[in-house]
Amino acid sequence: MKARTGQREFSVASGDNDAAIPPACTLCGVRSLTVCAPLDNAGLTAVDEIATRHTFEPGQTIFDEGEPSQHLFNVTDGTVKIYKLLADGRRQITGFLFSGDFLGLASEATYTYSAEAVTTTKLCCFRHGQLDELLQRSPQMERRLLAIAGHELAEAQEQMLLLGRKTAKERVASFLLLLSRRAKQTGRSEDPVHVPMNRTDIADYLGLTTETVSRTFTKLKLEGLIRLLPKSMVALADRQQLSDIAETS
Amino acid sequence: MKARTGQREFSVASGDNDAAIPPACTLCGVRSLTVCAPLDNAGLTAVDEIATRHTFEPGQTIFDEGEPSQHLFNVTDGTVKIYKLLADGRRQITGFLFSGDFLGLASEATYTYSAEAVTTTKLCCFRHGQLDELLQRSPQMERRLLAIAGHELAEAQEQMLLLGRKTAKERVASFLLLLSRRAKQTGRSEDPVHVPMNRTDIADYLGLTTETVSRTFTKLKLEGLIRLLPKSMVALADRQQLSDIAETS
DNA sequence: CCCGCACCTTGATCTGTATCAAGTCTTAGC
DNA sequence: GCTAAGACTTGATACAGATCAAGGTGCGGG
Repeated sequence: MKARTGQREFSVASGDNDAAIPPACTLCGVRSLTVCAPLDNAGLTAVDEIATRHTFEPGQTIFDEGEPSQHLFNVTDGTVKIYKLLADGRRQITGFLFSGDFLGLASEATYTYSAEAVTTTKLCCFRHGQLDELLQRSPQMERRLLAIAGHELAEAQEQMLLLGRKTAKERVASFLLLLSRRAKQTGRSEDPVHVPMNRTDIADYLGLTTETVSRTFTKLKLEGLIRLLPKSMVALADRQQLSDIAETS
Repeated sequence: MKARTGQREFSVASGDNDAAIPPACTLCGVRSLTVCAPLDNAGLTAVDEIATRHTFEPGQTIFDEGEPSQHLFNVTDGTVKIYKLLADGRRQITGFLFSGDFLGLASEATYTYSAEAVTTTKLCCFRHGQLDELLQRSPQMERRLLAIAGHELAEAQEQMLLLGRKTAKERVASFLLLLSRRAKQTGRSEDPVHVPMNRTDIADYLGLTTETVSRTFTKLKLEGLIRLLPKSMVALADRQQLSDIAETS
């Protein structure tokens, strides 16, 4: 279908031994590479190798729309974008995923969207067959997945409101606040928010063009609501006013 | 917050005895008003009054955004619209629900959107507490809900693509094909598709204005792709070309 | 330290859709 | 059938954001 970049291939996480403790998978809590002790203790034995870990570099494709959906992923580090394309290449990014988010929930036979790493990304991967077994034994985990899916649905509807009815300025303000909220909840300190994706990605997420996104950033800066810092950092100088803009005209 | 219409109140379905068999609830399969025999037979006794039936008239509010979410609903007849509002009244309809669809899946403490009947609508209603019990006993049903939620997520992403990247003509073509698909799957014969919602609702669903929707219908008519019939019926004269338009430029 | 390239910003202009403003059609109630 | 009111269509005009076109800027590699 499309031209855009993106290599494939799984690059198995070399049991890279940095000092920092590896981030835990939301689903199974595993930190090590091979041993997965599922969350609920109800009679479940620790399961080896139900989950595998993989690392993707920026721009690398995780999967493409239409491919048989073999895995459910949990993002344990980094940022992922998921998107859909029209035949002529127009792209809509339907979400950015951060640490703790699930990827591939949609449970159709094939993926209904493509996924690509924005930054270096670590994923915890579950084969669908094995996952089903696991869920069978752990209704509690299934609960959790249902709740998560419901939550994502609510977010999708919020985004529809943005795409259908908000102005460029409202969209950008909403986006910055979203990043800030997510950074906080992921544990990163924030105030200067890290914006890991480029203008094109932001534009394709907000249903705008890069130029409009850029102009809108400039406008917000001139109004003193944000400050653009080096290293893709943005300071939300007047969070209150941004918030007012995001939800109203 | 907003001005718009909408009475409240549950009008309990008077055990209205028309000749036709009442439509079955997707979740529990119940057709009668009070007795609900859940789908899976695994040791489950028939449960009285887990599900109740209610009828809503056109324009009647089913629930409002922000209200405590007490029920999960299954639409057994009619059409429902769900929507979100901005403070100044701009509205985005995030979905139309038809026979068989679920309403209120999002499982937050309060509803994250409002729901209103488009046509006379029959709902099968489950109190959340009772539903949880039911699900606890029937993992199979929970499976099903998870699959449904996943499916809705996929649809939401498709709609984001529409709202973010499609032209007015592409949106209207997509919409007509959606209605046609749903009518077929709900069992209604179609070819002339019934369009039960008015131009304002269509506009608020497609992120357009009534005028643009109207002009686009006219254009499609002039190009011979559709025919506008009485009684809100629309004939899709050239489904192939409509389909081409819907997915591409 | 400098270079090159990708990314970002800014400017000029264009255009699809919104907005404003009349009509015209449909339909339900009488 | 007639009529009124809402729903729909059509036209004229405006404008937010797209498109086209240059520059700037920052950063990684030599």
